Amino acid sequence: MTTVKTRRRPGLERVLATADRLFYERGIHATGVDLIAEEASVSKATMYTYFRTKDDLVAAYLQGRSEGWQRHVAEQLEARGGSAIDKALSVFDLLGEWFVTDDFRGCPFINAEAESAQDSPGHRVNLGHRGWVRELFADLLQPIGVTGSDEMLVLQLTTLYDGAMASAYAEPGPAWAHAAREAARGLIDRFEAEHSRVE
Amino acid sequence: MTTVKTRRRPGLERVLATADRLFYERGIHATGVDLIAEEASVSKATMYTYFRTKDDLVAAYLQGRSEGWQRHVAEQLEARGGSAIDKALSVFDLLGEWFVTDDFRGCPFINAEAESAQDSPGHRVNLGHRGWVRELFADLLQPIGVTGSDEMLVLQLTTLYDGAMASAYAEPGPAWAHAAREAARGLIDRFEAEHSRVE
DNA sequence: CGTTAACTGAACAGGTCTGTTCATATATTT
DNA sequence: AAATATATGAACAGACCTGTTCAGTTAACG
Repeated sequence: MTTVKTRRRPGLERVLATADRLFYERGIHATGVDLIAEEASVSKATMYTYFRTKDDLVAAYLQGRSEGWQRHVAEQLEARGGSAIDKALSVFDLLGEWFVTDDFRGCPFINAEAESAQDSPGHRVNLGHRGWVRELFADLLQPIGVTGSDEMLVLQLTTLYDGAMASAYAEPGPAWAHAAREAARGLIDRFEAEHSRVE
Repeated sequence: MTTVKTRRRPGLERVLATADRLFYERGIHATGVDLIAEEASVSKATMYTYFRTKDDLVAAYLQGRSEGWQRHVAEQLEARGGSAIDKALSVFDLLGEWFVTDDFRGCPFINAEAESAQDSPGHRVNLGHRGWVRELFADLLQPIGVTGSDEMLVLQLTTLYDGAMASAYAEPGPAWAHAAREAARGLIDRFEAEHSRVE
């Protein structure tokens, strides 16, 4: 069995962690690669062997954000329990808990989309993340009759999800998450009522 | 009556129009002041007598977007008529009609917020615009018992409004506006039912 | 007409940005 | 120990950025 023996590159982890912090806190455009390399204690030349361009690093940053958030949501929904509907609503609670932390700076994906070119590598990551959000809601609400991630109820919950983040960035506080949660509850109730009536 | 006789500055209008186009199409960070001056056929020195900094120009761009959209919405709601609730829902139709145009590049305010510093002049304009959106919904829904722009239903409609724009930017098409419109209808129905039951 | 305000072009200052190069040094593996 | 992969620092290229300066020009006003 010939495995490719990749030598350790501990700098790579540091670069990713540093890029994550700086890109999110200060914005992508406002963060230069020299600063990232310096704060990660890695020479720029080495960093450019990890990532061929800044855009690639941005994509890796977004990918990391996506995976981290997916893990966090999965863990928390599991820990909090409740019905599938409860779990769908808990997603908005998780948003609200994020909004009130000091380091909330809006949605990394919405922000990146606003800063980057349309065809950037980050855009693809963003699309993937959005697909995950829709499938999360679709899977959770399958028991009440949601059939796929293109169902209108799923689009509506996703819209509330994005709107809460955009709003909380401009006007900080938990109110947006709370309002979105209650709106989601109303829309799910309505869907259930309509759906059981039809059946 | 002594009026200050300001001599004409036709270049100012051209600068504003050019900045509006370039900032929105290509983003704020990605648009240099030299390009704006050149495309507006105005010397950079003159432009810097109109606006002391680029930030001021950005604020003026956002202010213009805000006023233009307010005019557009007022006109269209008047023209389309219907009940106050119909008008509130028509706001989402207007979004959808914008989304399918070729020049839609997301919400200018959400994008600017992602690109600019927290304390920039543009941020204040953004807050003002958000206040207008909330008051628009609050005013339209006063007949059904909405009491102010901090009422939860208003926050919910605003969240749908922002979420539709953020979503349509990442994944173009009218579906987000349509979903948001139907969600708004559901939430308004629910509010009416709850409210008339209490009275 | 003459005064004054508005405008121009072009250079300049002092940055920051991404990405590359290369001689040298440090680890790891065979 | 020799060979190989990984890392460094520091300079460099070439571009773009905001904002300023200034001598000279155009245009509107009293």
